[in-house]
Amino acid sequence: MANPSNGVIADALDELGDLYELDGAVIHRVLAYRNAAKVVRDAPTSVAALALEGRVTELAGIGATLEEKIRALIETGEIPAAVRLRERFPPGLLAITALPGLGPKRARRLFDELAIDSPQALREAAQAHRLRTLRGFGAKFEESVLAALDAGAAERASHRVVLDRALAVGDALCEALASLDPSARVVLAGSARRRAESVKDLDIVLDNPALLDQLAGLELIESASRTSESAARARTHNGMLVELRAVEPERFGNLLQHLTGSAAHNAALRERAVRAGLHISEYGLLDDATGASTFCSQEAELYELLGLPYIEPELRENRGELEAALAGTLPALVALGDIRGDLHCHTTASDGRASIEEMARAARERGYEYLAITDHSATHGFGDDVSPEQLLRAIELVRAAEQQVGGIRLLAGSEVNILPDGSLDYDDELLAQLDWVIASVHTSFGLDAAAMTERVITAARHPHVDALGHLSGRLIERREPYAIDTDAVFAACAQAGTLIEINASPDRRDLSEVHARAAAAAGVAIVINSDAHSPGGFDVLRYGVWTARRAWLRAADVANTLPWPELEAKLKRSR
DNA sequence: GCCGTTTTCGGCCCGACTGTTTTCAGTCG
Repeated sequence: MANPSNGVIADALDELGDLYELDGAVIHRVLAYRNAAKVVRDAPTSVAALALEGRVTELAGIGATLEEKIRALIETGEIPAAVRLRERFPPGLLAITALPGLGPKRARRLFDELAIDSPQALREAAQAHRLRTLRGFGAKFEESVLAALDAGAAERASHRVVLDRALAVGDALCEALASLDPSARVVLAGSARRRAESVKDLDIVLDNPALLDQLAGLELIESASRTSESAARARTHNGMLVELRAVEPERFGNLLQHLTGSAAHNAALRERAVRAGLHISEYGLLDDATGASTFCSQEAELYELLGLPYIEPELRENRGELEAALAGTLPALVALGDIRGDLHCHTTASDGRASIEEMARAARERGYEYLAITDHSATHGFGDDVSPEQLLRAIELVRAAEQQVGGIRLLAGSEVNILPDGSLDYDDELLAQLDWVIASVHTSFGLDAAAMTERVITAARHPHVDALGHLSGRLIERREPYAIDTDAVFAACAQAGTLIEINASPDRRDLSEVHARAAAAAGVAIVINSDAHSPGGFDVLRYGVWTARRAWLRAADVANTLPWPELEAKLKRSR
């Protein structure tokens, strides 16, 4: 049997944590499982492989006990403790804990004392007013439970919004608020500020509480209410929830840091601070020695007080950034302005909406030095295919467009399909005439991991393939990645000198941040590409740069921060 | 269950809110 992926192992540890919590384990034991699940999910290489080498305890938060459980999962497909606990606690009980206000402790009491083991049983008990017979439960609880069940809270998985949709609303809202008081500071915090792949809600920090009363008058807002002297909650017309907090200017940095998170980063930061006799909260930095609190108008001041350099929001995921900050080894992250060219875009020759010239002018206006035209290849289908004859003609058209547009180097390229057997759909003689070839999987997503890995590695080793496109095939919040051994692909690419793309489309961001970090660590050069299908499509490049930053990449890790001649010299075709 | 420039055992981040209680446990972010 193939090794379980990091995601599968992480899910198993999360489930076991939930089961232990229902079982009444001390909370720190439960948290140890949740922490381990996160560590595994974020791990850049195969945790199963690490466990089989006996090295899994090298991961912070995984000790002998968790090692044993992970090994059992790899070797038998099950963790014995989970099997045992699943028999005691029915799945419906876990579904109940998804209801607001119902955690493991209270759910367990309902199960023990009223034999409630499903949302349906809970509904019947609430309707019959049996819940209020329990000490600590009352009429209001029965009401809120029924309301939550009617709203479908038990069935509905938490709905997350992909970052581009979230920023469209969040940035516009901040702009609208700032326009009401141009002297105010209004900053979008939370996972949107950390540029995560998707967000649950929006958090906004501002330094003028009067603005909270003007929310309801904004065009974007459907409804708004004040939740306290310094806070408000709102819902936008497209259904996003927004939490707003106002704070005095001298404490703006404290609150912004708190609300930017992540929860794991903040928890780790506070734990370190406690050892130095300091207590961090959204209200200030309390020093045990003096009993006095210090306020920070800027986030950087807070990190400085903790003896740390400023940590970029994209790094705040507790993936080693605190250790690196202490050691002075935080990377200088790649920035949008470092990117000199885009190596993946489409024109009307395939499924794009603009001509070569229009795309070239748009790229030149963005300040790019070069642009690769990479329309889909011969087997693409949907009427978007480019026949070998058309591709030969396209090379001439690209050369002519370069002359006509001027001021930008145009590369004649192709986004070539990787067929199920790993072969490409143009012959080598034709591929050899191109300046740049990117190879992607667009069909047969259902292959098993071994076949898919073999397929992609075959393409990566092809002498005319410069880079792999959107490696996992995922669509964020919509389509799971297909099964593939990414570690094996990275090793093959590093060995063959094949680059791998971070496709910047906000729905893809593929490589993911975890995979991009692993690829770079394996010695693979990364390119960040827009996959633009129109001139406006170049705008999405920032999402790719954010993924690269969340992957700890520096400009030196990203090949298209180089001028084209230097990049070209590094390609295997130049060897 | 993990972990250690106070510790190999005894700790393990911070605060608000809620409903139910007369002082707080559980839940949430």
